[in-house]
Amino acid sequence: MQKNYLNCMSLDLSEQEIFRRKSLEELQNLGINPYPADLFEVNVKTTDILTNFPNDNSLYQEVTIAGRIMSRRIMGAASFVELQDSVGKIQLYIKRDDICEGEDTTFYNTVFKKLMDIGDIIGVKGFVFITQMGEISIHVKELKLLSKSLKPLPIVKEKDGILYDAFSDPEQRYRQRYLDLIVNPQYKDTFIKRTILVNTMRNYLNEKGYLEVETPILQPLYGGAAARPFKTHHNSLGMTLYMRIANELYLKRLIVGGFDGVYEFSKDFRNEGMDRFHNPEFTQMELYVAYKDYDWMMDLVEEMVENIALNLHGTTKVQVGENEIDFKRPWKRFTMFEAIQHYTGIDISAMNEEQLVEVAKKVGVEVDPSMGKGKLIDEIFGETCEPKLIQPTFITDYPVEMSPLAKKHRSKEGLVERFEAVCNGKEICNSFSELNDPIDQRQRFESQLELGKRGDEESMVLDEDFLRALEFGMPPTAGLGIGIDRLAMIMTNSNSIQDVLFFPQMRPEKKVVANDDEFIALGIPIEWINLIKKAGITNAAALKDANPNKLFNDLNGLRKKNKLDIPALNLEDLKKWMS
RNA sequence: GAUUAUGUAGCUCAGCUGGUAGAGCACAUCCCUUUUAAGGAUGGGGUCCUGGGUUCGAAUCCCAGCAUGAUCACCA
Repeated sequence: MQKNYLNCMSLDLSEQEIFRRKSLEELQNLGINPYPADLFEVNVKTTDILTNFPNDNSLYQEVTIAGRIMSRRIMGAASFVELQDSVGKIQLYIKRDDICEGEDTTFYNTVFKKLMDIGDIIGVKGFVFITQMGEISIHVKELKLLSKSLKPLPIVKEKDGILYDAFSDPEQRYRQRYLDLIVNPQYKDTFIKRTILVNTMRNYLNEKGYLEVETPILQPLYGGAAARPFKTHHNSLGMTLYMRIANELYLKRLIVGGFDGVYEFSKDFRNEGMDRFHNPEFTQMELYVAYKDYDWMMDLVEEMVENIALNLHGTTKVQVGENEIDFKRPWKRFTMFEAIQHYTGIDISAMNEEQLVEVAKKVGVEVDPSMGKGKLIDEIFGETCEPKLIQPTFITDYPVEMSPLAKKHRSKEGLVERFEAVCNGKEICNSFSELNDPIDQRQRFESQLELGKRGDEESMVLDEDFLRALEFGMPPTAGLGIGIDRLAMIMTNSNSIQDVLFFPQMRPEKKVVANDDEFIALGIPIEWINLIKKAGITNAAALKDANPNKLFNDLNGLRKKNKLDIPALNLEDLKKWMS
């Protein structure tokens, strides 16, 4: 059945879109299905041809390849088309008499030249050769339309590595990532690298015999990190659920249950600000290994991340912005107090809360009463040290107050066995010797509750079931959380987290105010509703207030301007709608 | 959340001190008929983000809003 692609919705379409819909209809009239169902078997990729053909010109004499038309140069009876597939681009040479049967030139002159466009997806058969200009090309013998494109692509041109008219508006790139990937295929590499990164990590952990597991994203109590959660509601249980901010407490329950090593790549959700380092949902890999401690875990992190760098770049050195970062083992190790002393000259290791407030003010940290001793130390560190740590560095031995899930240091009073790896001025992972003393854990939760009462919105809540699990006994365990997005940013030299997420969170696009129902209720035919909206009237009340004579002129004017095949409006009908 | 910049054709961008809206690419028609960011000629295409205000007159000036970026705050 013939579909009407050119209905009154075309009022919202640009001229180019209308042309393409007309082409679509004409294709159908010529018996060509613009969206065929049958498979199109491809036997080669563009890059294979470009790599291998120069070495052996006898190759690729019968290729079948498919992709998207990215540009066209039509020279009468011969044309050149740039075809883009998943891995690259190649030029097609299309000659009228090769793709047409006998004297009938319709397929070339009409179908190819007039009815196909940049953006259409086609499949071709032919042989590879080199043009007079020296470009490896496919001489096309058969051409088939596989999918008609109805929207014009942004045209990005490139010569000698310089992009002309690059499609670069971040808003459009992130909102319409598909479009970004089509016209800026260089960004595909970032996402491919991200996947290699994850695969490398997964393989590494699997080879060590750790078990990849899944734990709940919807949690009745959120825990395992200091952050504000997203809140949701379960209807049939009639209860509040939170989206997880971390999966730590669940994975440790599994260690209690007797697994030696468990890990999870987990999407976590934190209801906090957004900027180039933070997206509301992000990915962490958390790993827990029984009978290990944080020293052991540092070695693992070094080895794993060095592996990733080697796998992605073939070297441990990675260029990130202006810095060359070297992930070669061993990394520098500082205790937190050493780092602060190193960068400020101040030894805060023995200070009380009042003294710490003084130091915090001195180095430019804003202090508020909800801050405990641990928070103060962390803020001082964040202000004075973190941005200066460019090469991968382990910071160890954190104050107990800010690490309620970490085991007390085996020899240093007031500290816990915890480390973070900092790289390019940002934390990339966090790890401790996990606290497995249930009595101590209960006290830590209770002091978190105290912080909550002081106004710290990120303080942790007490999880009775987790405590019950610890009371059954958890082996000494080393735990790790590593930020996949942050690591991907570093490994792909991306300046923003949005560049390593296919679909970063965005505010909703402004939607067109449409009150079709109101108009329909007034008995107005759909084709006129679109014109009324076009005339700037968006609801029934506005229609009532409009001047009937002016609107009458406007509407029939729009009908004429858009060459609509509907009967002219008469004033009586319009007045009926408006009454 | 604060400060600031930006928002004009499908895309990339001009548009001065307020006076009928511009270019390149893309698109259409014709000519050419092995080109390469690009052949030539002609032409069509705009809610100048939205809503107010000032003004005889606003893309332009003012206010508010929306979206996006940057910086800061928040984010162990």
